[in-house]
Amino acid sequence: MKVNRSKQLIIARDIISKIKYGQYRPGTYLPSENQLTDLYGASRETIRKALNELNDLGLIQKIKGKGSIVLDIQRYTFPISGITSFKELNSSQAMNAQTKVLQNKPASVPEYFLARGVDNDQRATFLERLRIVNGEPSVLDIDYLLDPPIQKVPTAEATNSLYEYLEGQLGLRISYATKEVTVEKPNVEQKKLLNLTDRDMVVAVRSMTYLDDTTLVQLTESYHRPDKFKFTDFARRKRI
Amino acid sequence: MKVNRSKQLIIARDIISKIKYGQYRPGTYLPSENQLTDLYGASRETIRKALNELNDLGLIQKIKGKGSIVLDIQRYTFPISGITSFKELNSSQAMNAQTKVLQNKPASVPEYFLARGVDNDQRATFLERLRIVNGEPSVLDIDYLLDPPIQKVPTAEATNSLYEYLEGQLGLRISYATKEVTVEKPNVEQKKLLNLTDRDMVVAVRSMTYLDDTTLVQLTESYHRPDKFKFTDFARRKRI
DNA sequence: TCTTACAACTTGTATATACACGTGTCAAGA
DNA sequence: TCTTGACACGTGTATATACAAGTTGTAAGA
Repeated sequence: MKVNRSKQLIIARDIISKIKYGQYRPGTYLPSENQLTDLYGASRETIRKALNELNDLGLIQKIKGKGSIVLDIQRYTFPISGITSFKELNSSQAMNAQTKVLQNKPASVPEYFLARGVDNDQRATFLERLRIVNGEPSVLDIDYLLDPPIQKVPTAEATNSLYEYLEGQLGLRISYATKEVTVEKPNVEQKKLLNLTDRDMVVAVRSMTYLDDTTLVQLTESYHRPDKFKFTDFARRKRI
Repeated sequence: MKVNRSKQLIIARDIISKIKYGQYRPGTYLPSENQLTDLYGASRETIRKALNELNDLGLIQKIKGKGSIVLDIQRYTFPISGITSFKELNSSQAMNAQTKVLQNKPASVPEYFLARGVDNDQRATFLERLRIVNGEPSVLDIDYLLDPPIQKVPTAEATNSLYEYLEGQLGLRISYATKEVTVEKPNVEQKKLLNLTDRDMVVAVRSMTYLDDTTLVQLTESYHRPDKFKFTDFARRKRI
């Protein structure tokens, strides 16, 4: 897979790791842009692009006339915002999670997505996985991988990391997704698999994932146990 | 209030309105960066900064070697991602919503936020508002406006638009917020105000809002009727 | 016919320069 | 003592230039 080795990303990653490991502490200012220019041997514009990346991520706050403050933010929950695979999430947070593949076979696309512009006779791989966190079933993931460009998914890869397979093995460049979150009454299967009672609801996250070239590749329905569901978000106020 | 009249924002807004009004249609390419450079009489870097803004918002997809495609995305629901006031949301979507101010008085900060670093004897204005959409109570908003910098909130302003008051009248520059979403059992007050039954749950959105200079100004607990709750999100895959 | 190479376009990255503008300090002056 | 203004230093915006690299069409060549 192609890796971005641009200077601005190398610098961004370096500053992030220095924040992560305490070299730059929350509440303190980073070195000024001109100092960073010398530090990294890059132009100020390149430094600024790296810092804007951190600003967007909510790691720093840029203040005109003063400098860039390191913010004190840690998020340890399921990211609805952002596209992160369960595998990446798991390894970045020591969640002690495991994945059980329940189904993996060709199938057609369900109603919800047909109503949103997906073609009626679109071929797809139906993938049903149960995420078990600390011994408790917490999330039921139902994926439809579209063919083309995905012919099939080896169950071993589905157990390990679907995104690693798509990006690494198939060379697909996953770029963006739209997501919709609602709270619903669970159906029989969801109740059984997630150990829900009659009084419980289920949190449904439905998403459509696209490649670099705007090709639709993945449809997902994610059902979360409401008591296990919690996510945090960082947002900047936009005045466009 | 200071308005940003930078060239790159003017250009971004202009292209957005051209997308909105169909001059640039979903699935088609925008003019190339060089053409836009001529069109707006700006340098290519300035054009690129405007386009990157649209890219982040999910309005276009930039493709190296080809151009920028207009994406087909519309979101008409409650934005958890992003900081948008209810008033802005209402006017941008013709929601037919009204706001009822239930309480507006000095108070102390509740447990949840104390546990997250807010000072114990922090003074605050307690503001409780019910949002009624199409005649149905849908959201219960509970705000704590911190003093300083907010001494009090006129109830007229709380009914109209809190953010207009904070940004316009008080000149505060709201910059970013952290949010946390969970699904909970409602308490007695929430049940009564939102017309919930014993079987219902409530969606809780708790957020902390900060100014440009990282000053904490607003704590919010937002309780949504689960059947009225629905939000959509656009996310780009980040590999940092 | 098929393949290769090139040209012409596109966006991506990096640099140097200039000035605007917000913030804080400090000394001169009323 | 208080205010003002100059200055240093910070980030914000805009420009011009250069080259890297992805995409596509076309013409040359086997």
